[in-house]
Amino acid sequence: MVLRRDPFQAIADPTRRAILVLLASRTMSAGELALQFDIARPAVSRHLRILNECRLIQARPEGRQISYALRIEKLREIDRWLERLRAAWESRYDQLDSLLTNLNNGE
Amino acid sequence: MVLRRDPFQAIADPTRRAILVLLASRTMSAGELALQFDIARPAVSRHLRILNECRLIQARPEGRQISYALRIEKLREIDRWLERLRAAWESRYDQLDSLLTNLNNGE
DNA sequence: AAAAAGTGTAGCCAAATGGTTTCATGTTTC
DNA sequence: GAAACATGAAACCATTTGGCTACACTTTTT
Repeated sequence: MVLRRDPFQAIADPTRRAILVLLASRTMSAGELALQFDIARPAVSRHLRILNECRLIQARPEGRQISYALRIEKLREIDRWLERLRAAWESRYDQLDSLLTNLNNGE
Repeated sequence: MVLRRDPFQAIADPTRRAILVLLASRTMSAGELALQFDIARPAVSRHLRILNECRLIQARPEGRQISYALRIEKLREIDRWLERLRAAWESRYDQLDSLLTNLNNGE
């Protein structure tokens, strides 16, 4: 096992997923985000660091605050993996068999 | 933190993702899968248990072997989350602003 | 310039994770 | 029925994770 820092790892944590959902609607500061959770602020701060390292969010200093914004690009990586999986799945012999059967049945 | 057992958690591990990709092309037995990795067989076995608990794969005993097959349904859960995120993202004011700007520019 | 506000960092800790080796169990094969 | 196979379970261990409480740093306010 080795320290992983990829989008799959990033979205494995429920708090981080919630942060991403919040940031999807609008940019928010670290403190503003922290208010939404029961955990202490430094814990949120570290989630933000992880998300930042994975380039799922972007930090922008604004005076003494730091504003965080969602970056959707890296989510494409997850999309691509899912698509690859589905592509392989759909080209399976047995799947093909049932597809042909369905075609014969007029579906 | 609490013990999580959901598809997000399941696909966070690279070995488990690789197992899913392998099973996407065809069903395989536990031993056959284990041959594809450097880790010991019981480690693969536990990955299979986790994937099974998350209903991402299905086990079917075949004599003294156990055949594992991919189950894509649960992956929809991930899809849906990604879609929700994108939906929120696309309805943002600032995104809307830039869309309108682009429309004015004839894009 | 001092106080307050907003954040991140450091050090600590309990729990979860992902390996390993050894063992138990059910199935074929001889 | 004994031996070989295929597999999961148990017990153990090191590392990672994710929380907490100080604390340090920078910017704004007074």
